[in-house]
Amino acid sequence: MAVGRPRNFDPEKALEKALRVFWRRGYEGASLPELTKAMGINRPSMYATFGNKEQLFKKAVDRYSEEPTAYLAECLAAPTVREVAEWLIRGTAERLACPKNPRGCLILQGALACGKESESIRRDLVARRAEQERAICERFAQAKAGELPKGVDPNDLARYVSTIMQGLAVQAASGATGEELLGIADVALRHFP
Amino acid sequence: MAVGRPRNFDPEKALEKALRVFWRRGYEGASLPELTKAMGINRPSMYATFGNKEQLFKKAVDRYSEEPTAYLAECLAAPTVREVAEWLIRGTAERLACPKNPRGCLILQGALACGKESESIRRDLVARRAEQERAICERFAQAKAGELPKGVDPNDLARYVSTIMQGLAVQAASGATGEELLGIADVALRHFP
DNA sequence: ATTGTTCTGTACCGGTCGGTAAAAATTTAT
DNA sequence: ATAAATTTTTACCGACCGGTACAGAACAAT
Repeated sequence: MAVGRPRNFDPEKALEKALRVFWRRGYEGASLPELTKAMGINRPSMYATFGNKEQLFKKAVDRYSEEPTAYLAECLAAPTVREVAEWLIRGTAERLACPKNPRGCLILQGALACGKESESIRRDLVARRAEQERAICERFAQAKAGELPKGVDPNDLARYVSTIMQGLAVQAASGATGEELLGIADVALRHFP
Repeated sequence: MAVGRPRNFDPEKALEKALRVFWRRGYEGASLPELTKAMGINRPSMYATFGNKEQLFKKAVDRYSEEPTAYLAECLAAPTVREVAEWLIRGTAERLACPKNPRGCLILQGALACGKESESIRRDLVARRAEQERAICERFAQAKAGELPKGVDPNDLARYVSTIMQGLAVQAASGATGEELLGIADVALRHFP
């Protein structure tokens, strides 16, 4: 078995390169020439390996999501709402500050607004953001009595934390430094319930 | 004077229509056919009146910015930091909730990430966001002694408020309802210094 | 009515988009 | 050596992109 000419590139490495192009450019802003050049392969190899641009993007998003998803789960396991929020917000700022990565968050800037042909991509990303938010909502709903100030709906609080995380991603995409991001996170946490 | 065939459309109305297309689609996602169709004119009329797509976008952004800019100034005139933040955050949530408008914020989703040909557009929007943030920084720096909890840098606090406003815009673009937006704003303000 | 001027409508430009057909190249199996 | 399988390479496809040339239509001035 395994007959035929062997491919002379590593699909994992190629996907990683594509991921970083999508990260900087967004789905629509990343052209096939730019993608394949970064991947170090030509177009038919990309199509044979990944299907098409849309599937390549989804695989890139899946790969991108692995780490944040795992980190989210880790955060949600913290014992108190306060600590969950601390880990989520500070961790987000730290990750967004990492100088090795493109600025911002792929799930956000991959397709925040886009042409009608890419609407399905946009909706997919919206759903991924919603799923993350839902997980936080669920965790906060299980808070022990007295952990939250009364009068605060756990869903509102979860959405508030989500909002800060997304705001931080916008700040990062706009060129905020790591110091600034951490400063924002500190302010947010200093005044957290 | 004013000789020649009169144009049979209102440039202000046409710009308004284009604005709303850019708002939903972003700069790159808005195609000339979609723009001109919404504007009710054909391409040469658009070019004669507005220059080209990039200038049309900038004029749309200028128009879009008028109201938020005026509102920002109004907010900054509030007597205390606390009130400034209240007006900014609650006002942002209210405006984002307005059902007559497309979801989200043009200055943000016009070009959060984009192809290299549109980098100048992206940078222009980044600069506009920075300018807004700078104005809040300046206002907070003039806070009276004791107005801010000690240990809180007014710049960090201003960036925090900006972050919430941008996070709210992301939430709106993702389909959050007006109730949800206001709930987030309430949580943010309940725990504000 | 003719002329000059400005706008509208159509039809087109070169360039790029995402996607693919087909041949050359490189491997394993016989 | 030859054949079968798979990848790479080149060259191309139709569609759409932003932008424009040009002719015809609608006005004011003469």
